[in-house]
Amino acid sequence: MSQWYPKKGRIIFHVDMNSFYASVEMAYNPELKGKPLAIAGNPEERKGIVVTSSYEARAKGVKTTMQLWQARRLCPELIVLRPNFDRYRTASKEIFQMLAEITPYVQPVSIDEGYMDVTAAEQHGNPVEIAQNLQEKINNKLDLPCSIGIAPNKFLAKMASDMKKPMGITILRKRDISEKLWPLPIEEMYGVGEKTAKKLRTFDINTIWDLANGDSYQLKQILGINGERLQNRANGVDTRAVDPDAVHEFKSIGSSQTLAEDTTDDAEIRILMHKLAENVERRMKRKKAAGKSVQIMIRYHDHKTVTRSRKLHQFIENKDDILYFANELFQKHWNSEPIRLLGITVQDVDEKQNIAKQLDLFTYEKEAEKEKLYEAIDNLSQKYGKNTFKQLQNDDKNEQPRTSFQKDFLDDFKK
DNA sequence: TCTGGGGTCCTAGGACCC
DNA sequence: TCTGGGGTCCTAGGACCC
Repeated sequence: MSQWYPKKGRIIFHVDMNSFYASVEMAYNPELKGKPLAIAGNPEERKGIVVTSSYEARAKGVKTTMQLWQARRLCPELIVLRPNFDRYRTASKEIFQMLAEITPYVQPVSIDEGYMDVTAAEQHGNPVEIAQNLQEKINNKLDLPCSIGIAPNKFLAKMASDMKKPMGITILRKRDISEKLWPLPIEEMYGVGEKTAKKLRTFDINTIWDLANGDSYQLKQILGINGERLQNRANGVDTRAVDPDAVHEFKSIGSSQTLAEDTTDDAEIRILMHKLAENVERRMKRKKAAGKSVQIMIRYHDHKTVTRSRKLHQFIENKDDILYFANELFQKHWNSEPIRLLGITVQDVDEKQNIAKQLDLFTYEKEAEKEKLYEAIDNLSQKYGKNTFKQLQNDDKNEQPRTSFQKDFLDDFKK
């Protein structure tokens, strides 16, 4: 199933679950409803930051990424729960199942949001009816609120779903842009973060209108290719298709953890590395995947963070392999200063069924190369007899073999 | 006490090849 | 003979998002 381009405009939904983790907890335990609730990590291990909070908590000023102690100060009656990812994953699956009943063109972008292309789903009603029915269904069957943005492309749909929360449905057509999109401050635009907003503001670009109508050349100077893209989007232009296959095209799987306290202790580091490798292995198994390069991340006591990576010659999937290469990188690059966080990520990841194809091709290419080399050596043998080896060395000096495989092969041959 | 943990995409320099 | 210009791969870092 690939791209969908109708002749006339497309109709794209962005479905965004409202304070998802908190809402799931409330659905499990209705006594929590109407109360200020925060989902947060373990405060004992300085991971006590708010991941999500209910609207009641937000009303008191509680915000995502806020330290738990700060949140409690703002809202003393705050109920705090640790995240329960299995629950969230289960709920997420059921939600996306409901979206899939409307159209096959569904693209999940995270556990709690996704795009749909409903251009060809008219048998389910007009777009607003579809959105209303979907929102009601998710609410009735799962007790979970969501907001839906309806627009001619992904960017506008995303901006639209943000405009009315919770349980909003917002239509953002091209002709609505000047009224609904352009007045917004620049940092509210999807794709503009802290750094970009700051940069833009120094050039007196303060609203989305300023961006949409700014000097294209200047924007390109400031932000590179991203300047062009952001300006297009500010003008309501975004041609990205809803891609249902994107979920399967993950590229890396990693695990990282902040330590309870900064450490230089070998044993502690070893234990953590082992745990991280195990996590990565478990998640790769769940996705039936393997990867071809390994990256480690070290965050030091002073928050300075370095990443070091290495490309491998074969795919790996087991914790022993992951740990082996991760440890190697760590030994080589740790500067012996106290460590705050460690991470291991396997990159160049693919599902094993795809790798099988790649591997077959690779083996095939290798065999073909080998054949050529044998042939070349045979020719040389006929010409030089027992001096073939010498000649080979001469050739070697004059012309280096082109691939590492050829190098390995010739080295073997010379032995 | 000072932002966790999971990701994606882009940039930029160096190596190497043609 | 040192030169240019183009392209790809690898590695490290940064910005952004949820």
